[in-house]
Amino acid sequence: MNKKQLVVKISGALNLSKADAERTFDTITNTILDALKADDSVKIAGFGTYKVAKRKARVGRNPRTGEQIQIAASQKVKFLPAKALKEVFNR
Amino acid sequence: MNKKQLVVKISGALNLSKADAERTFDTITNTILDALKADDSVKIAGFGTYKVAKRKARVGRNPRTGEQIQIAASQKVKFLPAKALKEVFNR
DNA sequence: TTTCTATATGCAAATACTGCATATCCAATT
DNA sequence: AATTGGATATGCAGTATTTGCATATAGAAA
Repeated sequence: MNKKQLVVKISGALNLSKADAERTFDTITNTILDALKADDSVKIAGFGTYKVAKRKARVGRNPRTGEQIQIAASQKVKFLPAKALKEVFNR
Repeated sequence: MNKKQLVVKISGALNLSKADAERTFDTITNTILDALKADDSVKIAGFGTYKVAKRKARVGRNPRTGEQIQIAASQKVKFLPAKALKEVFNR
């Protein structure tokens, strides 16, 4: 399912126009993003937690050439599913 | 930031009541969940992809006793940040 | 108040990560 | 509706990182 299809579903479920549904969805993702940018985590009970994980610099390898390369430290958004979400997929 | 605070922000940004904002948010997460339950992935351009990852059974360990235990195969919801999302946190 | 979640622990195995080319897939514009 | 530019998936090798177990506690959320 892509964003377009998701927006159609939301628009149906909430009785909104597609444009409004998309605007709503974007507002929510942007709100989450803003919090993450501010180095805050976003905890959604029953769904999961978004947080920014810091990765240290390390030595990697180009699998094509076998050559060692230096990989810079980076940050990545992580999503940790809540207990309830895990259970949905494991019973 | 927790769900309550997120709902307040959404309600402000979209000029909705808190109850409506929460209902909207829940509808969206449920829509995503339904797709995942149907073993579909959910791709949000510019944000990321939710998918269900299957994990194999393996041998684990009770950290308290050191005893080996068998861990069953399981499934987990994974979120893969989109390129744009990664760049936000690495520049 | 009562339920949910994070944290901490040791350790084996699974998985992620890297560059890059190709193939596929989307989104937006015409 | 079709085209196209951009984004993403895949595969690869080897190492680094994560995962997940049991369980109690602390802290936060409903």
